[in-house]
Amino acid sequence: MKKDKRCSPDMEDYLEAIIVLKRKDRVARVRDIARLMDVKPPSVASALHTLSRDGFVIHEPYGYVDLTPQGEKLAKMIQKRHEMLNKFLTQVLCINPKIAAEDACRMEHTISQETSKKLTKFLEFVQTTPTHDRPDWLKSFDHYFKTGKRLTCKARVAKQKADT
Amino acid sequence: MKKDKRCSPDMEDYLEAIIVLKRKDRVARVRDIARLMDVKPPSVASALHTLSRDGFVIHEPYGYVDLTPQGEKLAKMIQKRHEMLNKFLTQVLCINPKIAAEDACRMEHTISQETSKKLTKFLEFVQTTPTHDRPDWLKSFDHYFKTGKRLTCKARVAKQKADT
DNA sequence: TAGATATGTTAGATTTACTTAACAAATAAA
DNA sequence: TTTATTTGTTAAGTAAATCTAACATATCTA
Repeated sequence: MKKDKRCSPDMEDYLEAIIVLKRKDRVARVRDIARLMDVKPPSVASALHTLSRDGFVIHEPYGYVDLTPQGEKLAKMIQKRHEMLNKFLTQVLCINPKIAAEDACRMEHTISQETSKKLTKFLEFVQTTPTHDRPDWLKSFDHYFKTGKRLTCKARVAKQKADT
Repeated sequence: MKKDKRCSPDMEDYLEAIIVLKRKDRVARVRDIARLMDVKPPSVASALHTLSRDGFVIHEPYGYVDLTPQGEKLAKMIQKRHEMLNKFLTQVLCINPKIAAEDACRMEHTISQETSKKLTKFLEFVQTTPTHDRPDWLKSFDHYFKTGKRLTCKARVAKQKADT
């Protein structure tokens, strides 16, 4: 089985931008990629040259930018990772959305596939835990974070009553 | 209040290497930094020049490498982050140690202070949860990860009995 | 359709981090 | 103490990613 070709974090960001734009506008243009990524058009041109050479994008001069199947596969993976990290940071760790977004953006390029898988599962596990079956440990964590004090079983029950 | 000066992920790695070596060997030498980081001595020389210029290290030609208070503060922070991430990955997500180490190494440079703080608290929360007060949700997660199936309250109790 | 505006490309410079090759200094051994 | 070995430095070059400036092509509009 052929191994999936890899690319640098920077190039991954370009792939992600392309798929985001395609989803939003149906097509991706150099100008819009530049705007979205906050770089100048020549940087995009240079990146597209690299990505094109490595088989991730198709780009004819002055035309729209498109992803190869390879590129699309990778872009989707990165995007999925991004979303997962974002959810983990906001929903589990309760990081404020702005910072979470920035962190997710950077972390999506540094975590291994194993970590990605496990985190995904963890998130899934947390999200699907039926309320009755979990002693509010997430809420409990929130309280612990804010106060440094642990809610005991009793206190939790009391708090639950107070909250309702 | 003056803001702490920052440095690039690469430079952060050098600072971490220096503090690790100092702890191990009492002193840090160019050769050892190079070996530890798997780069050539000239790369170290170049990095030390930068770090020295920016006030993170002190390095006289042909002498030992030392950290300034600034550098030491930053190095310690990075190391703490590294350890915390490593624990989170191995103890909470059960990632195998080798991969966890690599991930921690990369992630330590990308997470924000907020995320670092929250993750630290989360880990602390998990580690200090008294067993009687938590329905083994970590074990539960492990089971969920392996089988994709959730342990119900009942099943968990049954499993607990079987395990003892 | 012709000129104006917007968009895209190319060339050349900069920055960061790395390399090899050649040289310099310090340490160890004969 | 002289030589050999190890360690450190400097110089010069490569590669990635960025930028500005200058130029080329497309598109819009009068």
